[in-house]
Amino acid sequence: MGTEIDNKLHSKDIKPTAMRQLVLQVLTEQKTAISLPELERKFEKADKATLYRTLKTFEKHKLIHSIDDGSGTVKYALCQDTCECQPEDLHVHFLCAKCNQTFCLNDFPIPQINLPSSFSLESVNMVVKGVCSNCMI
Amino acid sequence: MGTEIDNKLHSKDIKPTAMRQLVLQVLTEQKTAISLPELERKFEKADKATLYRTLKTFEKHKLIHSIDDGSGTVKYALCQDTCECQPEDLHVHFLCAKCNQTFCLNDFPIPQINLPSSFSLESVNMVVKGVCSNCMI
DNA sequence: TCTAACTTTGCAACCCAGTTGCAACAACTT
DNA sequence: AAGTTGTTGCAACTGGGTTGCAAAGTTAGA
Repeated sequence: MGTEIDNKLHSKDIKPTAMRQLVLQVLTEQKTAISLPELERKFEKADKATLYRTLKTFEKHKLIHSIDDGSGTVKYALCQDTCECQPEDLHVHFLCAKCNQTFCLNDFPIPQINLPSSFSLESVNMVVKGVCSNCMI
Repeated sequence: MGTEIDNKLHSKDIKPTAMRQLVLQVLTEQKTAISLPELERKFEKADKATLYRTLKTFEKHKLIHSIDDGSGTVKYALCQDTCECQPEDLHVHFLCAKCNQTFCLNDFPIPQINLPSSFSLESVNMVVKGVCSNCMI
């Protein structure tokens, strides 16, 4: 049953098309962030532009957030239920240099920086690079 | 006199070709980080690939460091004299959402994060986005 | 129910940053 | 002077991201 999926879509005001259900399904099963090219590979038959626009729609409705981890391709991960994509929802991301997987470290809020008052602050991107537990062995 | 420039190149073990002198000159005069496309525009007559390789050479010899500020194009800025591009040399970068300029906040070291021990840590990228003092007016 | 308005999808094409192969050229060595 | 090496310029390509447009699907109104 895709009821969970449909609920989630509905709660974020996104019309539940087949495509969107499938993409959200994948995003939900995924433990790490996923990029558009990766998503394309998961859906051999689906069109790049459609997947692209699906992700954009999800992002706009705050179902997912985008992560620029410096790997060259933007990745996407589900927001937490309470997430409003506001500064206080921001967390650290971890990029594994070996497997290239990106993790949301939801328990690690981004430390505060006290900039000179001449700079206003909108958002902060913090990506830690290293080796993840799976690749440590 | 390009003596300063030549000294700098020499001190980093980079052969002082005309191209490199010119690029380093620009980088030195620049107060903010500069991208390859921007550099191309400054040198209408120079070849993209040459500029690209010049930057790569500089980076390899730790004369400059690259900055991925999430703007879509990687930028480059001079390292400080003492910089070894090690974790302790890392600093926060600031991207102005209005003018798209990127600043090295050399006085702002990246705050430490205590990851679970299952993650090893190699480097951290921290980019603050906001409005710079020039654009605040 | 039939139709008009709107949304979503699929295809194609495009943009642009980054990168590489290769040949011409320059500098350096013996 | 010839050979070796490093540098430059040109061209071409890669790959992620993005957009225009027409076809297909959905929704709502008469």
